[in-house]
Amino acid sequence: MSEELSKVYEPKAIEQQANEIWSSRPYFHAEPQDNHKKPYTIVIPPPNVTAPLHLGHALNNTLQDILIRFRRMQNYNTLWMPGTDHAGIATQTVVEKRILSEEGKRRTDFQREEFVGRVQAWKDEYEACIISQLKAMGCSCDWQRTRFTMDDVCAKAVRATFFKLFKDGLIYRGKRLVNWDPATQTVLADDEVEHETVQGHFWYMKYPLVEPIDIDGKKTEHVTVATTRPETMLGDTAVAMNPKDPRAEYLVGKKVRLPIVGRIIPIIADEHVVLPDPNSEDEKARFSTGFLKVTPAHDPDDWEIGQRHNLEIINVMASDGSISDKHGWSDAGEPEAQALLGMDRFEAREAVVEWFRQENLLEEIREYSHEVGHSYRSHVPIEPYLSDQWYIAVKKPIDHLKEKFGEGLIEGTDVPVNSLAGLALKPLLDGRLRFIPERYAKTYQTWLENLRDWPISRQLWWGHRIPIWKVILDNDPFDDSDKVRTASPEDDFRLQFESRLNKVAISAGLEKDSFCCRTARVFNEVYVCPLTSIADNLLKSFKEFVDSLEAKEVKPGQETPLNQPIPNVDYDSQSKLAHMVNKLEQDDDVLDTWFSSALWPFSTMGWPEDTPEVKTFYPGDVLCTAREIITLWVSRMVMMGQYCAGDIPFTDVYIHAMIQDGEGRKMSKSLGNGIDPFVAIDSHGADAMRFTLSSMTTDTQDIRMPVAQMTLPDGRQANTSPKFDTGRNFCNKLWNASRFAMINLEAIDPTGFDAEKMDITDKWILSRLSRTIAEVTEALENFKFSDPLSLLYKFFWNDFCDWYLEWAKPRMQDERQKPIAQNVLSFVLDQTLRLLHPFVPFITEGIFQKLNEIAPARNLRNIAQIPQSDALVIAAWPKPLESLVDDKTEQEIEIIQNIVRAVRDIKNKYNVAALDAVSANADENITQYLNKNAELICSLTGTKKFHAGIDIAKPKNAATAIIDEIQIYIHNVIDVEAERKRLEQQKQQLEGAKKAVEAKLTNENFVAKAKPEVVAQAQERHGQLTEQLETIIKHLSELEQNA
RNA sequence: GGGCGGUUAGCUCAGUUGGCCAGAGCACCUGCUUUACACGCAGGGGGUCACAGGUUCAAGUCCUGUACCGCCCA
Repeated sequence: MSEELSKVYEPKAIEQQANEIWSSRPYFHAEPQDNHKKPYTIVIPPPNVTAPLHLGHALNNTLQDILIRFRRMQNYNTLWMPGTDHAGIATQTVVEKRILSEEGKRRTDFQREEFVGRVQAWKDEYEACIISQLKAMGCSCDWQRTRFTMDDVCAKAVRATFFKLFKDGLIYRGKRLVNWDPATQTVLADDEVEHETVQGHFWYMKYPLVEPIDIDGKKTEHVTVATTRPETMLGDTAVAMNPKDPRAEYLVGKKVRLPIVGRIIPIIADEHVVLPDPNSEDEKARFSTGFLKVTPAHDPDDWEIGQRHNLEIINVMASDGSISDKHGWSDAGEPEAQALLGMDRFEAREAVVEWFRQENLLEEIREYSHEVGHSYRSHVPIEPYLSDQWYIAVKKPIDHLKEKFGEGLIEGTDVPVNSLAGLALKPLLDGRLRFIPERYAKTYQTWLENLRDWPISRQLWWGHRIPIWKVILDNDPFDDSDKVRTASPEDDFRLQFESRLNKVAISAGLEKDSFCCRTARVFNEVYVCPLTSIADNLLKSFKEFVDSLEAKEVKPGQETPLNQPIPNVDYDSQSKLAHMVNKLEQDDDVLDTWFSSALWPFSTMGWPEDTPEVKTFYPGDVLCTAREIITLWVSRMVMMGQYCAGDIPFTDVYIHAMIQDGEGRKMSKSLGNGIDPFVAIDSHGADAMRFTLSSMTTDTQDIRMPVAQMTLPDGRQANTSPKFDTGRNFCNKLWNASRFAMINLEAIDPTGFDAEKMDITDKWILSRLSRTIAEVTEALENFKFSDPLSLLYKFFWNDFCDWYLEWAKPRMQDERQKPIAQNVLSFVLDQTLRLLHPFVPFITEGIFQKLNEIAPARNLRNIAQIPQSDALVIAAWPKPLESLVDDKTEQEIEIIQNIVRAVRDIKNKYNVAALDAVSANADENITQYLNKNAELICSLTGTKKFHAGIDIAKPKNAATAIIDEIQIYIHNVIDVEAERKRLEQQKQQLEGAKKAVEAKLTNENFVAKAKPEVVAQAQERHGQLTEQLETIIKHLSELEQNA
């Protein structure tokens, strides 16, 4: 058996073997009805199908897997829900780019379905790649539950949620300035905008007054506005100035003639305008002229001013950011204005500036660096753009949630408890939702307190299509006999249509209230939201019906054969309904990706159905993610979890670090400094990668990972990190120590163990093990990753390998001691493998399997029993063995280790291979156990004889080492010069230390004010140092005499 | 502009409620084919804890400020 084990740890073989074991039985699968176990749930933050996983994902998923494996071994009913995210804008963009570069086609060259099919193909490819990456890194997800944010199960949750929000009146359509990305031509949410500092200019442009005026006797013919965006002047509808400005009394109410356009616009007074002050600390005041051009359609601040003063809103751009008179600009008649049409906004900027220069209206240009919003996706500057979008009202109280969540504002905020924002904020304030590290709670809280309504529509094709149909009604329903007039004409139209539509739906076999309707801007426009995709299909058939009526100009009541009537619905009701309708159109847009992501913690479990999965595994336990996701995603999951499923989706949010390269830069494709997890696995092994990643996970916010190109086993050159060496070296050590152990475990007999016959090293290693078990368990329970690993590293490498195994070697040759050592060895190895398994699952599983063959039972009779297991993945987590913690033994071993180190040091310095004898002078107690364990010192120092006594004199020609109160004499190695040098060095060291302690003790304040135990400690230390110094001086003087 | 974090050995990082002469891994130096491991063993050198003040008997640790780096938000 053991001879089959190779001399070097070979990750590929081990990984394959472990994967075979794990896939042979449903170890990773969780069933809802497992009543004996407490559930433990993590839902994966679904990776985007845009691209393969990078090292940040490797970290993220390694940490989740550690938690999951730890809890699984602790016998929780453990569910790790896997899946991927469709990532609307990101994925659509990469696919569009690829199609353009490979086929020269644009999205608009395709039918919608056709294009979505192309993205679907991309998704299939990358989803498969991502899943295989996760598997390669050892993620123990419940693979048979793998979901995708756009699959049927998730789509159902999206629809149900949308319907619910719509019905609660939380979804509305609004005209607003949005963050518009002219490159991808879609709106972005505030948190999808990246602010970057840009070196730009302030242009000072003169606007002529319609009638020149005198200010303090000075003739004034124009006002000068300063702007960073000259091209927007085309849409100016006012010039504003601060009412406190001394010039205001002369100018406010006057008019200017807008250059290029010729529009006459007023000068208005608004507090928002910054007063000019060349000496101000405020940069804006230094750059201000006191006159602000107001462009409500192209600047958020100007929009506000426009609202306050009821200004005209003139949009001068098309959706691609080019200057256009087709989107709200009606007075572009002047030739100068005409010349600008069709120009890109940046081109137009130059042209406008040039025009002002030519006309002598350009007063000045100044350098100015400022923050400009950029699209997180296309990286072009955001255009504040007037557009119609769907919004979710996040601070609107939700009536029917009063009972469950309460009402009123959360203290110190304008957030109602029973609003969506409130539902997310309250659990944090109540302490039910916890961030680790704690500081991130602040990010979450501040964001929610300042939250604005959430724009959820995206002008894309890849995503969940917004389940809204717009209906234009044109026949008065009260022509019919069954009319009941209600409060307002808006309600009349809508209610009539809604009730008829729902009646038709019921006859078509759909559930009650399958449609919810809301009046749009005008009374005869109604938005219809279908509850299910079946309801959606009904509208589709209905639309064809309506269109066919339209085409044939059929009059009401006229009997006409219909093309596509709704099945099972009588013609009359359909016809009546159809004749209310002038036009029926489905909304073209799709939902923001975060909408479906927000539902992920329960959509994956089958919500809105009350499935056993939802009952058992919701709410989950932990969300593990990066800090950039806190606002984008975490907050929305909590919001929607509360709103839809009635509870927070998890109680702990663990925020891990971001991985940077060696220079502290983000890893990115464009810099070429990223690391593919597959490459890391090929270069060092999955366990090595996991080891290094988790060992670097402390609660800092960044991890620096030096990147280096390396040649892989198959000859490829690729980026990996030398940091993974640490993990690989550890695995190799683990492999070889286990190999050695197993060579010595042949023919192990569990009944041969007798606790009474354990030697000091057995007791010591068991004591150390017991402490390690307790500490590692506690650390993992508190979301520490580096700490438990370094505890295990020390225990395994520094205690077990360096000392216990070395001491065990001779014992394995001794038939009386062998059975004891064997059983302790197999026990400790077993427990170590279990503790290490969450971090390095492959290698530990591989070794565990071998250990099961060689030493199936690994109990310490009368001391500790271990439940056996076929596979480590489900083996029981070690329990601390308090009774085995043994302080005295640990202290004794520490002294023995110090003696061994001292002797080795001298051997090394004198360059001698073997020693005849070593003796030690110490007190009675120490002498006793040193003599008893002389063999421990001899075997590790290559010494023939060791003896300790209370009165041992230093032999001639012996080197000396001093360890606390013990003097060690290494016989027959003396080199007077070297010895003197060594002792002098040590003397200096001791004197320095003594001086430091003396300084303290002679300080009255220290003695008077420091804690008594600290003073006592210092005094004791002083005594020791004095004694040791005396000894050294004695030995030094002896040396002098001998010389 | 607001907030958060970082700055400790050549590199990557630990350092609990302030308390012995500040630790680890890698790299470096010396020695080693010691019957598991050179991806190893034994030993060693290396730090003005960013800077300036302050609190304290005592500061890497607490407070204030400064500089630089990074992130989040507006």
